[in-house]
Amino acid sequence: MSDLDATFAALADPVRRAIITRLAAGEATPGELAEPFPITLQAISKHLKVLERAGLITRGRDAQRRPCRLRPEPLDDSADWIAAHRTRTDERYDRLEQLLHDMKERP
Amino acid sequence: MSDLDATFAALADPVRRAIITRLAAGEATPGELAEPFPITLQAISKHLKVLERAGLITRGRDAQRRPCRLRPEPLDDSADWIAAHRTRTDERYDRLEQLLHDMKERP
DNA sequence: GCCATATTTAACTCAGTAGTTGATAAACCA
DNA sequence: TGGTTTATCAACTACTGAGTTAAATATGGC
Repeated sequence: MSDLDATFAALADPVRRAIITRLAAGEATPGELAEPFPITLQAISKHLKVLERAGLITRGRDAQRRPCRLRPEPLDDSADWIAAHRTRTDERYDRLEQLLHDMKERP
Repeated sequence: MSDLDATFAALADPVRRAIITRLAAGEATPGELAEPFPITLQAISKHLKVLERAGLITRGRDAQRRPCRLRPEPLDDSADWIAAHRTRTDERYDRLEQLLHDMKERP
């Protein structure tokens, strides 16, 4: 149930993208994820909730810690959407369109 | 605001994604773009402004009309970011392994 | 049971955004 | 010229979202 609205909205925030970058290197706890940022742990906790609701992370339990792990499916889905809208407007297509346009004007 | 902030934020709205889908088939005017939606032309005009500020569309002039064209560069940038953050060890590797397995069975 | 650590929840502020209606601007047409 | 079409701007409402501080919850060590 990967929702593009939620995925793109989650990716629109630089803090959340940095968290994803960090998690691409391996799982981490909220405390570890908060460390590089000048915002409170509570704010990070909210960001993690957004990422979780978008399906971009899953969370485990290790004593008091709630380690986060990246979940790639929503990234794949959004990449697929972008690719589907990119291929039709790539350079070859633009050139073809331009050629047809020119042919219509000067037969 | 980074370009990625603006691009992903623009892509997070279903109306704007539908507009992009429409524009992938060729350029269109605000009036044409507004037609499928149950919202006012003014609201569409705001959406187009968001897309323009994100660099996702460019606009021309044809009499009273302001035809919109898709601009693919921001889509490329966001696709690049996503591609760089897919976890390359788990699922991707599994898919490759499956592919190799299939190739071994049916050369 | 009690205390420290790690994290979440609650309540609030502030800014931004999606939508509305009404007015305005620009280009064509008769 | 005056009227029509096309699109934007202005002002406003309602909602969402990122951040805060303070309180609550969960877990392990003693």
